[in-house]
Amino acid sequence: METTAVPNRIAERKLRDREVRRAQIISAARRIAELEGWPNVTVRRLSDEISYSQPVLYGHFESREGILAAVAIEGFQEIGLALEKARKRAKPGKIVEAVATAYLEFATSSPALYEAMFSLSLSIPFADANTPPELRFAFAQLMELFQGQGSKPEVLTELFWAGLHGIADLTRTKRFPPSRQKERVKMFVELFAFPS
Amino acid sequence: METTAVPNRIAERKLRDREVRRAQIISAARRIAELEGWPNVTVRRLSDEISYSQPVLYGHFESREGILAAVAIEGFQEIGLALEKARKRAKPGKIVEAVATAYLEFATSSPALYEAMFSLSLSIPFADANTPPELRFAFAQLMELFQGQGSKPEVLTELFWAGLHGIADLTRTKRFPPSRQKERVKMFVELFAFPS
DNA sequence: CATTATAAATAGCGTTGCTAGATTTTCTAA
DNA sequence: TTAGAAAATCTAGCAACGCTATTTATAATG
Repeated sequence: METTAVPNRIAERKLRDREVRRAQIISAARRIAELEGWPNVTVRRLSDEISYSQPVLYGHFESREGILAAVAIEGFQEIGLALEKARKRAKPGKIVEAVATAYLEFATSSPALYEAMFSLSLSIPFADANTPPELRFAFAQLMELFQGQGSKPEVLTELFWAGLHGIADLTRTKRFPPSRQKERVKMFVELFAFPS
Repeated sequence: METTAVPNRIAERKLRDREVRRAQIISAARRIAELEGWPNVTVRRLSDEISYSQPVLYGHFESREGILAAVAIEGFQEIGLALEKARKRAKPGKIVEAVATAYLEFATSSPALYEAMFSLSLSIPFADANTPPELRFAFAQLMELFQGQGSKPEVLTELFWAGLHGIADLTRTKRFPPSRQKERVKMFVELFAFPS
C-alpha cells in the first residue's frame, strides 16, 4: 500500500506543477497583452516569460489561439462575477445602472482582456451545447435584469448586451470620445429602465 | 508647346494606370477576405492576384495594414451611401426602422468588410481633424435621424450606433443566433422611435 | 544500478511582412 | 536613331512568426 502511495503523490505533484505553469502562461499572456498589445504575445515571448522552451507550451495548449481562448474564458468568468456583484449590491431601482456601469468599467479597465473576449475572433462556441459555463453565467447575470418585466426577456437582454458591447467596443477603438461617457451611460440606462 | 504636352499625357496615363492598380489591390483584398477571411489576405497573395511583384504594393501602400485601412474607408463610403438611401426612401415614421435595417443588412452581407471597418484595429483617426470624410458622412447619416427631437442628439446618435454595432458584431461573431434577428430589430427600433 | 518512461530542449521547416540592391523598361535629348 | 538618365520593376533575402520532428536530459521503476 505504500509502494503505490508514493507514485500517487508524485503524480499529484506533477499535476499541480502543470497547473501552475498553465496559469503562468495565461497570466503572462494577459500581462503582455495589456501592456504591449496582443501582437506582442508571441509563443517565443511566452516561453521566455515562463523560462521553458516553446514546445512545452504546446503541451498545455493546442495552439497560440488556444492560449488566447483560455484568457478570454478567464475574462468571461471575471465579468460574470463583476456583474453579479454589481447587481446584488445595487439599490432597488438602480440595478440596471449599476450593472451597466460595472460592464463598462470592466471593459475600460482591461481593454486587452475585453478584446480577447470579443474582438479577436476565437472559436469559442456560444449558443450551443459546448458553450463554456463561464459564458453562460455571465449572460445569465444580464438576463436577471429583465426577468420579470416585458414579454421577451431574452431579446431585451440581447439588446442590452449589444448596447453595452457597442459602447465598450467603439470606445476601446477610439470611435467614441471618452469625455461623454457619463452622459452616454445615463441616457442608455434610461432607455432600458422602463421599456414599456 | 508640344514637347511639354507629350510628357504630360504620358504622366497622366501613368497616373491613371497607378490608380487602376491601386483599385485592383483593394478589390482583390476585399474579394479574398470575403471568401477566405482576412488572414488569407497576404501581401504575396495580393501581388499574385495583380501579377506584380511584392515591392510594387509598397509603392501604393505603406504596409499591409495600409491596404486594410483603404478597404475600411471604402466600406465607410458605402455604408454612408446605403444609410442615406434608406433614410431618403423611407416612409415617414419608418425612418429609424429603415436605417437600422439597412445598417444590419450591410454588416450581414459583407461581414469581412464590416470586420475591416470595426474589428481589425486599424489606426484610422476618428473624432479629430484627420478623420476621413467618408467616416464623417456615414456618421452624419445617423445624426440626421435624431436632429429635431431630444436635447442631446449627438449622444442619442452614439447610442443608436452602439446598439447597431453591438448587434452586428455579436451576430457576426456568432454570439447571437441569427434566428431572432427580426425580433431584435423590431424591439430595438421601438426603443429609439420615441425616446421621451 | 540498469532500464524504461517521461519531460524538456535543440534545431529547423514553412510562411509571414517587408526591403536593399540588381535589372529591366521607359522616357529624354543629342 | 541611339546613348544616357530616370523611372519602374524584380530577385533574392532578412528577421520573426507558429509549430514540430528529433535528440537529449531527467526522473521513476524493477
